[in-house]
Amino acid sequence: MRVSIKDVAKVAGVSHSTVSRALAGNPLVSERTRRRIERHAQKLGYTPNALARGLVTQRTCALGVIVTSIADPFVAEVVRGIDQVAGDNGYRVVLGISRNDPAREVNAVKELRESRVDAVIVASSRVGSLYGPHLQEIGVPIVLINSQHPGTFLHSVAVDDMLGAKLATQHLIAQGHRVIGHLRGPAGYRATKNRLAGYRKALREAALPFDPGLIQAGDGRVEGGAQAITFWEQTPAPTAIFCYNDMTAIGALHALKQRGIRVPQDVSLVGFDDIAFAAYCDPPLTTIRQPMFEMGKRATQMALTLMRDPAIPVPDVIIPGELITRASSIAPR
Amino acid sequence: MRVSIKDVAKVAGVSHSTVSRALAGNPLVSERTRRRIERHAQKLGYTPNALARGLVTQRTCALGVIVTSIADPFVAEVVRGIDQVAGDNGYRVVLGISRNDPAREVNAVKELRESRVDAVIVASSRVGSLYGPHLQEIGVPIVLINSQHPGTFLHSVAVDDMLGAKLATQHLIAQGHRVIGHLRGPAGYRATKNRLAGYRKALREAALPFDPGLIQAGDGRVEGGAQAITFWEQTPAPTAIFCYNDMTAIGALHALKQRGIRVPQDVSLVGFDDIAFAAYCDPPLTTIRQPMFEMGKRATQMALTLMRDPAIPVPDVIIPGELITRASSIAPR
DNA sequence: GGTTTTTCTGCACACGTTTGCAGAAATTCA
DNA sequence: TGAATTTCTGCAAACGTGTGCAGAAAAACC
Repeated sequence: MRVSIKDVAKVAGVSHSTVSRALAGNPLVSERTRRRIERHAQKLGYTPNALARGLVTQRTCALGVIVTSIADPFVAEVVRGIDQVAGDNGYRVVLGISRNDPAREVNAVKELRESRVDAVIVASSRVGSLYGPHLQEIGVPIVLINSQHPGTFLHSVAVDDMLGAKLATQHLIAQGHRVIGHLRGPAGYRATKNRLAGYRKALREAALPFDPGLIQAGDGRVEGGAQAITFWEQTPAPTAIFCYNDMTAIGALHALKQRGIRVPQDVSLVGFDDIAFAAYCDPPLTTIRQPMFEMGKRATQMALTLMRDPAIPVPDVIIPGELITRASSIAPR
Repeated sequence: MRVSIKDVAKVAGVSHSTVSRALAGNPLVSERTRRRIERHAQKLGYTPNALARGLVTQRTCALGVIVTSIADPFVAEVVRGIDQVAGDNGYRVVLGISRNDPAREVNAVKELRESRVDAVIVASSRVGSLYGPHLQEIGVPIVLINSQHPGTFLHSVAVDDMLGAKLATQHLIAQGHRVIGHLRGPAGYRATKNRLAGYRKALREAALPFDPGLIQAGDGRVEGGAQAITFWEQTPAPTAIFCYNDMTAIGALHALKQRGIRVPQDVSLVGFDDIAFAAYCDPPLTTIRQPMFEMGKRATQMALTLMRDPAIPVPDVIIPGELITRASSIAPR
């Protein structure tokens, strides 16, 4: 038995329109009756119905968020940033988890469309790059985080992968390494491509040769680190490895230890992201810091601006990564 | 310019009711016209409006989820389980992050109430224990994860903290330890209290004395691990420590290393939760495994059952934790 | 062909809000 | 006291959908 605006109207002895106006703080209704109505609403335990409101106002105050996996610490931190800004501005967060599963991906988009969210933030690179046109049809502002956008109707906040990868590789070069491997990310991702490109660029600028044999494929997760092992069955073996991300690096670190290979004495390691656990690894992980929380916030602010006026030109944001030097890449002397 | 059911009706030359029925697969409408309507709907790019539907059906197919912090790997894993079952059953997930901030907590509850979610899952122990009556007013089924419930109208899925803590402590005793410390969790939490109780129980049953000086306060996060240091300024110093959770244990591990104290040679360490990173610590962390993903799933299934029939008696679920033995508590010989 | 049955479709109301517009009540002014 | 103004309130339509009920169209039967 839900209490509606009409029930409040009845006990307060006014029409339901007056109640609506009173609770909205509309100056058309007198101070005295407003107080009275508020008292009655309180007593009845009235809660406005967001569905009905959204239906007539054509705004839901809801923000759709599509992510690959919430268990990924990178993603979780981004969502935290999104929620912060969204919450501060009176927006709800509707979460869609895609799991890199095509069926889930289209379903997530469909659900957000049906619930008429006011904007969508996508932190799932696959969805971003595969469903561009599909997303456009939603007809609300869309902000992508760390994924390429095929059209001009999408907006994005992204870290400069190429620069970050270059910084990481240059750091290893500066430490005296000449044979540097790269554990790359999952195929088909923009980030995988660009981080590889940054790695190559650093090599080129340092006049070091590029050896495709030194590139191994990971999956962006800890398990992918196991791949690192194959590095040692070839010559020359790398003395340093730049990993696609921290998860990969942590996996690699683990596998190396099991083989009795010491980090950083035998091989140096650099990750990407700076997730919370990077600092607590043993040895602590050198990495390229992405301001994940900040990126979530920026994306949401962008979405808010676009919702106010979709026509306003909002430039894409590219954030440089920052090298965080820790023990995994500094050989003790 | 949104396309509604009426627009489809117009081009298909039928009434909007027929369209509604056709798209719902209602057998009242003939196969032939259904196909025709579906074709037109498709062509116009029609997407049903969940708001309008929810308004009339009094069901939103949305599930409210309140969590403390999404950046906590424990919580993230629970949410993953929730989303899995919710998604499989056609439910959306609306996320509310409370951050242990009273203002946010009441706001999260208010938002979910306004959006008329069909059920609420609370994975934020503070909200669970503080806002019992407040939650009840929402008038939908509520399932708490790992938090005590003050009334009978709430349901819960929880791990057996006391048993888990006992298992952990007994394991340390079995390893020959006689002076065992405990790094407890944040004050006021049910889990903190029960894990401490389990620890004491194990000591009692082994006829070991309980020394309050061996209890130190953490905050449930990595930073709290720094507290462990104070242990060594007293005698007798513990040779093993049971930590409130893995995050705390990781912090402790880090602090110990910085002081040159070796794990497990000098001191053994046991955590609680078995978050993904526990296995990748150095040394890998012995811990009590909570099936977080599974717990999220169970809670959601429970919510689904309650939504079908709130009167049906659904017993609370208590899951035993499982001891996962790793290197952090096994002294090498 | 008329009657009964079956199959399908449309009307109209409901869900809980917001909001333009008209008009009632209260106030001010002459 | 009556007219003009100001302040407030209610009516009614709209948002997009679902659904009971009546009735039209088609099919089946005699």
